[in-house]
Amino acid sequence: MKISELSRVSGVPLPTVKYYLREGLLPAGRPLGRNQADYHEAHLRRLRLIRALIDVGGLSVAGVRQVLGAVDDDVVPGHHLLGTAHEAIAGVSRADRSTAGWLAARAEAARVVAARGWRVHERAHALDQLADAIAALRELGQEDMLTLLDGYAEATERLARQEVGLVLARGDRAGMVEGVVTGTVLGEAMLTALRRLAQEHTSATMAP
Amino acid sequence: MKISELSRVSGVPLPTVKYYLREGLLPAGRPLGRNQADYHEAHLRRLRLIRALIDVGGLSVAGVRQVLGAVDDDVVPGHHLLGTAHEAIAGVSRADRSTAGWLAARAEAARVVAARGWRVHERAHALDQLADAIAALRELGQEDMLTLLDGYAEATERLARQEVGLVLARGDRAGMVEGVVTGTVLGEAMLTALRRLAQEHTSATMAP
DNA sequence: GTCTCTGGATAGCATCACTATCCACTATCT
DNA sequence: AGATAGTGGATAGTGATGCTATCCAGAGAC
Repeated sequence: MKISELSRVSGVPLPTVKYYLREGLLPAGRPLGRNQADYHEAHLRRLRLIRALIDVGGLSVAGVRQVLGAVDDDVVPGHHLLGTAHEAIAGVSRADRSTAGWLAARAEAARVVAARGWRVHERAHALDQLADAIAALRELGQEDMLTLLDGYAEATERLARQEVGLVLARGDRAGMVEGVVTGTVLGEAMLTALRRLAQEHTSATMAP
Repeated sequence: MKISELSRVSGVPLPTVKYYLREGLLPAGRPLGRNQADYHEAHLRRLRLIRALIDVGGLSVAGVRQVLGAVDDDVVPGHHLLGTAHEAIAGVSRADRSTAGWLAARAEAARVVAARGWRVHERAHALDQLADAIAALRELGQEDMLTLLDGYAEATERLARQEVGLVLARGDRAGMVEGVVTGTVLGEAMLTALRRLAQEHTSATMAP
């Protein structure tokens, strides 16, 4: 498959394909001469994954590179890959994480997690993100929203069991690795979309 | 309160405060002279809301303007505000929504929602986002992930009841309006952070 | 033998969220 | 009263990001 065909079949503009090659998201094709290379199914598949992560998951190019680097690294163990996906998906926080309020929120986040008996890495990025939200709610005087935390934790725990079970059910490592990445990123997209739809329905039926 | 004090108390750099004023996110203070104006508590509160939406919720400045416009518009009814918040939070999709695959995914999204008995606006933005994710999973050959949809739908429905109930419990309209916005945006941040933590915990305990 | 296409390199562009500078003027401090 | 700092308003500049466009010498296809 020539590069132009790869572009045509995938629907990704040719200059963009070249850009992804330059950025190291897409591995080079097998060279056939000084100015010709051959791409095949794997490249198409990878290209589609890249687009899904960017378009649907909202990852940055740098984030995609990070995730794919872990995917391609056979040494990275499965659970580590999950952390990498989480970090890549997170992007850069713009919140101020040095105030007293934030530190208190961060401690509260750790408490919520500990109360559930969850064993997570002490420096998990997601703990900081949770603290960001808690701190913001407190600053805005909306502490009553924090009563929702328990429900969120319970729901996500149940979902996580299904998600992890599904991925582990795939026998092969390659399938599991791709499952972790797509499950993390696209699963999140599905979950938030459904949450919005559920809110719309519920507020329409419950509102006076 | 002078503008410099507003900046100092909120921790937002003064040029940025001026920028938000220019962009119409923050209403002008009460003018005291040709080059002096007075800001008070409401401005500080609004400024904190802006930062929470941008920093924690990841909204763009245009999205914030949209949300705040609806917040300030007394005519906008409550449930309409929810839609506005959802649209603002969504940003621009970069996915191609004209392919046959996407249209099929879109129909599937509508089916999932209908099967639950949810009554949502036929053109809800979230339906498109859900379709984006479904289409991407199919393209990547990860259709088994779609079996998670039911669990997501059930969980979000239960959560939505709690969320909407909480906001409706606030008597006053002003409180409800701010509750919708913060609940939508910051609630999503909390939910996704907890999902990641739950995944980390579960994968650590379930993995071989 | 012409015409298209290739890989590789470099440069350009549009958007976004600030950030910096300048200005004439006015509080405020001493 | 005079020095200093701060103000609203305007305009311009910045750095990051994700592409797009153009050019090139060389190869392949008809």
